[in-house]
Amino acid sequence: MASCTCCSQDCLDKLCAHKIPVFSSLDSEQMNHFSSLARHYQYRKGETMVLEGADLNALVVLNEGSAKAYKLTPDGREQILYVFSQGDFFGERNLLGGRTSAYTVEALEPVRTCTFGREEFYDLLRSNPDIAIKVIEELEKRMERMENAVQSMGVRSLDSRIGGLLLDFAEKYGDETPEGVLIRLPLSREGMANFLGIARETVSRKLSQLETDGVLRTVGNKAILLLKGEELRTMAGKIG
Amino acid sequence: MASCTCCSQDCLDKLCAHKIPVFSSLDSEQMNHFSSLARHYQYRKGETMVLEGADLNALVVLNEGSAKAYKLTPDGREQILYVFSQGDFFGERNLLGGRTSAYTVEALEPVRTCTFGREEFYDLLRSNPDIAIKVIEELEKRMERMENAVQSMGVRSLDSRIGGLLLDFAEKYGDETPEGVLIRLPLSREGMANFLGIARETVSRKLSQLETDGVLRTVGNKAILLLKGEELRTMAGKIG
DNA sequence: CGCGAGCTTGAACATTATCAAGGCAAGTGG
DNA sequence: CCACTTGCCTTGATAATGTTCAAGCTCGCG
Repeated sequence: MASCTCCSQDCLDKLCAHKIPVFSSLDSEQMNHFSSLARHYQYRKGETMVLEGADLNALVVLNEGSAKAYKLTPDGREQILYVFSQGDFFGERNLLGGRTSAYTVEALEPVRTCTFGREEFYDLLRSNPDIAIKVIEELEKRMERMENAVQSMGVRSLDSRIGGLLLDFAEKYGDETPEGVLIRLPLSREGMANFLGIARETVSRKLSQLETDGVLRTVGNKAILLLKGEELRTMAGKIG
Repeated sequence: MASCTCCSQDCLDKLCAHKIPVFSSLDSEQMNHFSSLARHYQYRKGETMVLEGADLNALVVLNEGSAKAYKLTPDGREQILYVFSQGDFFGERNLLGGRTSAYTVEALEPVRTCTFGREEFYDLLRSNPDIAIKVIEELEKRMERMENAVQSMGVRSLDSRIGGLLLDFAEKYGDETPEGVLIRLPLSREGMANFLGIARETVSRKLSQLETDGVLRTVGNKAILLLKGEELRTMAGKIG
């Protein structure tokens, strides 16, 4: 591994463990020790990080960039399950259950990761019982998000589902501006369609309609300026 | 609590902990001790066991009967997330995360439960580190099922989704017979519709069509005889 | 500046929801 | 034991909604 010419890479390395809330109960020394065990990788946009069904045997933490996790549906589409970004992790299932990856993970932009092997992770869990509880709590959070996803996929009205997605994105990838919230979209139209389980064209149409209604303004293809968040919230929440 | 006139209630009590795979690493003495801490409840069909948003503060194990867990969607429908039956449990999220219940749980038939309070559960986790790992593994399993649910809700073809549901039921509630697999349906047509996120009438129509095609035979409203499981599997898996 | 991927839009088509009417079955009370 | 009633299920017709196929456009990249 090349030595770094500036601090940045070094800092990133150190941050590996810091970035995961699950490890927050470690003291500084433990954190540094654990971080030093990490291995580092990077991926180009579009590169596959893990393949559905593959053995993974590592806890993978996203240090930089974002990635989508998806399963292939029987009819050949890709159903996106998660959009991971900085600080998110995956692979714990494979470490603990010993099963293979349930989904493919693909970089949406250049990605840097830190990974921890099974041994390191197990040792950590055994020596720090609190971590196990933290992991459970984190999983429960994720589970709850998943339950919400199922709930919203069960909603008949697509408007409501698209609204919900945009609001989620606004929260995670939005910046306040004088005009409204500027959402830097992590997914293309096709990506959003594959997240929602609908056709690409339908996403286009719905967004056009929302723009006509003055709820938002598209800024190129990779950003959306949310003008009337409240209206979206109403649409996503109340109206069917 | 009334003393029991026969062994059955007593046996059920003892089984509380035995029935949860998560506790399988306990030795017999620990198991009995833990079981003795349980409190027992029973519910009539249709009775609400927990309300979405309520404080629960207990791990609830189904000892007998079945129940559905659902969230209300913004448009007023109920989206069923889980069908719990004997041996399944819920409420751990509330114990560990301290948050309120994410869903309503309602008995589908007469139900008996054992519940464990926060203190007992915490003590158990602390004194048996293995249990924590088992809990994590169990959650991961559940998570994977949830991911599959999202995947299948993303599938456009309803035939495939209904097929998938019937196959799941066949596995969990089916008995082999000379003619085929007899599925004792835990849910009404409306229940299945609320599970799949579609209209009640559509479930009827699809089932009728499958009966016409000779894939299955309805046996009253509460059972289905699966004649050509293979055909269903093909429909659910390959064809869009 | 030009090319190509990804996006938008249109029109025809397929599917499902919705509304409405009728049927079957289980449980109730005479 | 039978008629009644109630709840759930089925079936039909119609309308709404999304998909698909096809064409043209735009953005963003080299």
